[in-house]
Amino acid sequence: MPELPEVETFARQIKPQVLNKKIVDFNVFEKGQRLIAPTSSDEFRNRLIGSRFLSLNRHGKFLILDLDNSWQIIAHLRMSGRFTITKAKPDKHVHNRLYVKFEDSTYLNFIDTRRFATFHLIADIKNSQSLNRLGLDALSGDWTQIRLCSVLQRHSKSIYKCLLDQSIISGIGNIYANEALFLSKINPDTAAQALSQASCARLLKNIIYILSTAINFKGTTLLDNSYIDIDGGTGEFSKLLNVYARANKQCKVCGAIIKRKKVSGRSVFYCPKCQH
DNA sequence: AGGGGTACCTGCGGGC
DNA sequence: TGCCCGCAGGTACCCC
Repeated sequence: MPELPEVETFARQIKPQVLNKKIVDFNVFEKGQRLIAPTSSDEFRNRLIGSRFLSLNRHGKFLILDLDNSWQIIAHLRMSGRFTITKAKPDKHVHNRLYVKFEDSTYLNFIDTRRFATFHLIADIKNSQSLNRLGLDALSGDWTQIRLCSVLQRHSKSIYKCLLDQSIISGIGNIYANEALFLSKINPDTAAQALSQASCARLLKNIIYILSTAINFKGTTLLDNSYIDIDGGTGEFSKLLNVYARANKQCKVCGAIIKRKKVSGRSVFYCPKCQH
């Protein structure tokens, strides 16, 4: 589920509820043990209880929480991770994986149906392999048309695969890759290095447009409701989707039938006429 | 380098 | 109704 806009929405909603408050309790439920591996829940408790989160940042789809004792938590929500804030201790049942309790008796809860998410506790962010291999964040102000072109010049693989490659540009997932390519009128199979300057320029403009618009709409919630923000709200960008999950429906621009195909195990949606 | 496949999990919806 | 199959927003790892 969560791509950059959904992770950013969580970050914005959580920040005012958790920063600079003393942590008074922390617990991992039985089925959440792998979530925090290789660190034990005892070590997590030792580092967290009595400490405070000083800042919360996002890089790509990662959340980075800085503690006042110089330790950090690097979280990735993967397919189904999400947060809630409650005034009562969360129930043990269903998909609750862990919680952090603050001095004002609010609880930050982490829920993850599919159990792919990871919370890494590390002493020095420079040693985080997962962060070190990330490319520039898709919404970083440092992206320019020239920069994107020169990065893509180095790759013979398809532009679709490049957009999903977090080491090239970080934060874009399957939904927004499909949507950005549609708006840019680029066929997903096009070799990255074959893109013209004009195509690169359109692509960069549309990536920024799609992601920032999706943030304004609090992300995309699909039919299965697996993404819900901390207030229980749904992401309304779903209404603006042009191609994702619209196989066999009419293109909103030209009326052609939207196609779906598999590329290394993932569904790609595109309009055969607009993205010839 | 890039292509393809699998694995990690759980739940849902479609088809028979 | 009930079961089996395919599918899902992500990423790491393997072999060719």
